[in-house]
Amino acid sequence: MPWKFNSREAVFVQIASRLRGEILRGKYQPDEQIPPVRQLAFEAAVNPNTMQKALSVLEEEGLLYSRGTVGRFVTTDRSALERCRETVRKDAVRHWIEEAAALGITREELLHYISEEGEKSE
Amino acid sequence: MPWKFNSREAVFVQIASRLRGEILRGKYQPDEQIPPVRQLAFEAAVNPNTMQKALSVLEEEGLLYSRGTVGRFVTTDRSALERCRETVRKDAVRHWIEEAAALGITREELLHYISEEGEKSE
DNA sequence: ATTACTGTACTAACACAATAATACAACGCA
DNA sequence: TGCGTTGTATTATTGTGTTAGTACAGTAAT
Repeated sequence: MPWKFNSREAVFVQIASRLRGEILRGKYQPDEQIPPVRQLAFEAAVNPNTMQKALSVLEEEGLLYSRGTVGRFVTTDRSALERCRETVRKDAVRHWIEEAAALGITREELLHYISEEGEKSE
Repeated sequence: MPWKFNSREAVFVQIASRLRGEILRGKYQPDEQIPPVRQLAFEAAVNPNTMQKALSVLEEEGLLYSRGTVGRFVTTDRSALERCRETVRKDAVRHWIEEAAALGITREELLHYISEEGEKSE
C-alpha cells in the first residue's frame, strides 16, 4: 500500500526519515542491497525522482552508498550506523523537547503525556 | 531579533505554532489585542503576507478573532482555549510518538532519552 | 475633516517540491 | 553479443510557499 505522508513536510524528507528508521532498525543489514529506486518509488506511490532525492539524502549521511549501476547498499561501517543512530536520536529528542516547549508543555508534562498516550494505543 | 525557522516546515506553519504556544501559555490574555500584523512580521523578519497567513490559521482554530479594522484579539472563550490546548497537546504527543517509532525508538526509550536530555539542558 | 493605524486583498516574481517522460552508460547474465 | 536492470541526468510542467509592492476600507484620535 502507498505510504502515508503529511502535508507539513516535503515528501522526500518524510521518505528519508522512514527509510533511515528502517535502516537503523536493521530492516536492511550492513552491505545488503536495498530495493531499486523504481521499485521503492512504486511501493511508496511517489515519482522515482522523489525517491531518488530521498535516497541521495541518506547517501550524504553515509547510511547508503551506490555501487555504480549495480544498486544501492547499506554502509558496511557499523560504527557509522551507530553514530548516525545516536545523532538522529539526539537531534530528534532535542527537537521534540523544543516543540513541546513552544506549545507550553514542560518536560515533566511531556513525560506524563507520553506514558499516557502509550498506554492507550499499544 | 528575528525568529528562528527550520527549512523542513513552511514558515507560516512554524509561526502559527509559536504564536499558538504563546497564546496557550497566556502571554496574551483572553480578549487582549495582539500586536498588528505588520509589527509581528517585522519582529519575525518575515513578509507581512506570511504573518497574516499564520494568523489566519489561528483564526480558523478559534484562538483569535478579528475586530474589523481595529485589530486582532485573543478569543474570550476560555473553554475554547482549554479545548484547543488539549487538542494541540494530544495531536503533538501522538505525532512525536509516531516519529519516534519511525526512527526505531520505543516509547520506553523515548521516555528515557527525554529525561536525560532534560537533565542536561535545564 | 484629517491623519494614522488597523485588517484585508491583489498582482507579480521567484524558488522549490513534485510529477512526468525520457534518455544514457555501466553492469550482470544468458 | 545482446538483453534487462541498475543508477543517474535532463527537460518540461504544475502547484505552492515566500517575498515585494501596492491598494483599499473601516476605525480611532486629533
